[in-house]
Amino acid sequence: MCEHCGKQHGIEEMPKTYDPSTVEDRLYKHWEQSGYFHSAPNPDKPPYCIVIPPPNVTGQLHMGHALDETMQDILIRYKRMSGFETLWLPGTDHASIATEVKVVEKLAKEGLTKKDIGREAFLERAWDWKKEYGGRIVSQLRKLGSSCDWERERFTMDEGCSKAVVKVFVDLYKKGWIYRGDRIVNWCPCCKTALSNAEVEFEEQPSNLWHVRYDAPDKSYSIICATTRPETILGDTGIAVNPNDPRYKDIVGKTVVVPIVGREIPIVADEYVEMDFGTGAVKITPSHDPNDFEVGLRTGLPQMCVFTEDGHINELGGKYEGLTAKECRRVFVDDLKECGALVKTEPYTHNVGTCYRCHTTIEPMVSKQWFVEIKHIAEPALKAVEDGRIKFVPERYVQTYYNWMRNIRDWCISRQLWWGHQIPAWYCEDCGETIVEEEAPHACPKCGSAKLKRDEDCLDTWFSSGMWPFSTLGWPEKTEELKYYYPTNTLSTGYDLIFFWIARMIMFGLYAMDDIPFDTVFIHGMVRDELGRKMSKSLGNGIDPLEIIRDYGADSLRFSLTSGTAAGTDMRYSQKKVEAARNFCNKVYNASRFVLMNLGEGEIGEIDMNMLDIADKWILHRLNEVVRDVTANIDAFDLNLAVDRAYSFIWTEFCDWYIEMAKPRLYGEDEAAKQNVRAILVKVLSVSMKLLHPFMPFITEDIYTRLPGSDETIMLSDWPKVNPAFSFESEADAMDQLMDMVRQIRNIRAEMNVPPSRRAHTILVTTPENESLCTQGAQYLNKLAFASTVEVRFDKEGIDKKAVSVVSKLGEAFIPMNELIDVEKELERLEKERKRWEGEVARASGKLGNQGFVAKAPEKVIEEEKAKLENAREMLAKVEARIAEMKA
RNA sequence: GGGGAUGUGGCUCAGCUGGUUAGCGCGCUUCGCUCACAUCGAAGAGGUCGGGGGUUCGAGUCCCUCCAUCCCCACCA
Repeated sequence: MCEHCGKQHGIEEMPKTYDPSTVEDRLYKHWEQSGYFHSAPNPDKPPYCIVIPPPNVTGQLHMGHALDETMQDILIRYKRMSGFETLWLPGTDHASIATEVKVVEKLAKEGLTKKDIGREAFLERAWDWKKEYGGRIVSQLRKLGSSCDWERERFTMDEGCSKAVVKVFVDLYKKGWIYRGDRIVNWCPCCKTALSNAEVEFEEQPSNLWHVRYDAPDKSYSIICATTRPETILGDTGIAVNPNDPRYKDIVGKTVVVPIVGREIPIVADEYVEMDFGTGAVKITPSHDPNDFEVGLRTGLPQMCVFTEDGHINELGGKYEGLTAKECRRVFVDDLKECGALVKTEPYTHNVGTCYRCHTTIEPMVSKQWFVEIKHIAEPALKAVEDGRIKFVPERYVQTYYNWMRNIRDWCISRQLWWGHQIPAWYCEDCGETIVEEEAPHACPKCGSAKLKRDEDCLDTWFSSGMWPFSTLGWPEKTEELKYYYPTNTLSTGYDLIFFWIARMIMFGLYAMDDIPFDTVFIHGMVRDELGRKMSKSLGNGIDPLEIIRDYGADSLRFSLTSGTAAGTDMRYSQKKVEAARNFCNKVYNASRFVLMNLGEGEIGEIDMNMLDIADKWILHRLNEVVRDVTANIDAFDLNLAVDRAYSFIWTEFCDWYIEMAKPRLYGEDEAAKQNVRAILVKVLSVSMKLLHPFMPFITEDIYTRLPGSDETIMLSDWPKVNPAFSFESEADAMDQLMDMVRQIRNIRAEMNVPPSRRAHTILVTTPENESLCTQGAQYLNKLAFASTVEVRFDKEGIDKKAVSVVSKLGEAFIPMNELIDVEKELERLEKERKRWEGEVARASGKLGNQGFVAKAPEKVIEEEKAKLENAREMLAKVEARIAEMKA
């Protein structure tokens, strides 16, 4: 290791096998300490900014994060190298419910509850918890190589973010777009809080449809209702039928008696009831069903809440008081059966709403909550996507967004939790006035009383994360950062967060900043296990990214998450894929070792363009192409295509071909040629490392900084550009033909079982215009096609007609090895060749003979087809001639 | 009920705005430890792109339809 800069130079400390563990942590620390990740407003550069989807502060890194952060880091590193002032703003989310649940659990172990210790002590505990575990996820992000600006790390409950939350809440309230009222909400009896609609997940569960008879007080008539939740009968306050239903015409307005309970309730008419379903009569429980709630409002039925906040029957449930909903259902059904009110029980599968955090069955309940009147902020948010100011990648996800936004309902934002942003509302205990202010009021503005009580509840976590793109940049202060980086550019996340987060950020961004929060939403899928199942705790099939990093390195993990999967679709994690990535790292590493160990003593200067031979021109031309393609692919968010393109260039074109072609000169005597090949190797390797760097930051930095003439760090070096001087179209084509010849010779030798050690004299018969190509190619036939000597000629004079030969566009190669010749086998092979070219001639001439094709296809396509036909004919003629010679 | 996705060699998956001899990796077969790499190299076998119909000079790539699998939203008690 260099004692001046702490880095490794040249070939020093490079064992045969790449070991990421000796590189990754060291480089990350170096990057971070050097301030390479830091960004600040810079008027000389265009900004590029991504805000991280803040992981739960007490969470742990999982594959979903690994995928998401990798995508973002790729974009960030690419943009940073491409001349943008690039900020990746990291932080964590307080995750109200998730964290509170954990703290409550911990308390429970000590035999305590929230209420026992009170709000203040509870929050103290929660902050302690955050201090203890909050750093974990953040250090795990570093393991991945994420180039976040840690100097700007934020937390949704830090001072600035909290200020933003309070300001938006107060503003919205004063505008009248936030209201408080008794509404039916999704209540989680386990978390003991209300939830928004987005936080309810539906699960199909088998159950029953119970048909229950409600009799008239005098038993002169009765009505049967079907229900999936018989326990809610305790809260029934009416029966509804369709106003047009002839069956019930006569009894609308009359009453029936709730079985067991004995309460007399009215029969009402409401359009909501479908005559065709069940018995056409619905029991109405306004307090515990959203539809019933609406019916109740329309028909004036009273609400009657029979559940406690933790899901037990309350005092209104009479003898059932204290039972859970589930227990009550069983007992109640038994009782119904006993008293003869249960008419029928039929199996029935239906969707049950569950809490997205704990998967407890949701009980719809009426309670007093705060809501955002969503239409005011939803409309502009819908428009921003409709008019293209914000685009989704892949585009189809706009449908998901539209679907949600067009059917959006008012957003319940209050949570009966303590860990979060407490709602800035106070109630006057004397006159009942509600005061909503950013600062705590001292006295009631209406009656002057000082007896003010603050609302106990806190806000939905997503309320604060919805402000993340601007609260983290300093809003509501008018900061330089806000001015420079907002709107941010790309927002990357999984499709599961479109409703929770994306939609909220767009709404709040447009509301608070009057501008979009980002221009592109980059959506990726979920990481599944090898069998295609979702990774989950309950299945125990989760793969720990940190273990993969430990065993294979972060670069391998990143590569395997990026390669071979199109954006927006789910991907399967597989061990094989990581191994393949690891092997690629090793390949890159060894190619570099090769280059480094052949650098020699002298300085590596610029490439001498006058000394390039055909192989050099070929690789430089290909280099240009890969630069062009990788750049275009990243720009189009086709990260898989980009990385696969770089992969095949490095492995196949550079390692398998060019390095082999470089060896003759490298090991030769010509010093000037040697020096030039070295310069080319360094150039190609250096550019390759840059192209690969966004995807595999560590190994590329390690190699790059070892190369002569490199910058201090690859991550701040310039992204490669296509170099017009490296454009060698025709030479590259010729080289391809030469390579094709090499492949054919290898093929023949393999088929004839000739060992590589057995070298052979090779005669290249060509035309004068191809002479120099063939002469240059001779050394490669030597090296790659096991020739002992290569002779270039223009005639076949004196060549054994029965020699093994290959036919190519460049010419014919004869390998007169008598003992090799198996005329039958060779003829068989030539026949195969002939058929192939015959097929091609037939295909191409068929196409060109088609009037429609010639008339309508674009010029370029026709020209290409003509060239193909010409080539095929030429090859066919040569092969046929060879067959004739062999037979003669 | 509405919307979307997927179906390509044994396996996992790429194939952009229609024109490639249909690709990669794994696996398989046969060689090879030549001084970057056996976490390797060379050669090879193997798909006609879920079925059917259509548009087009031309379709894996567009349209229709059917089949299969999956996801999201809504939720009729």
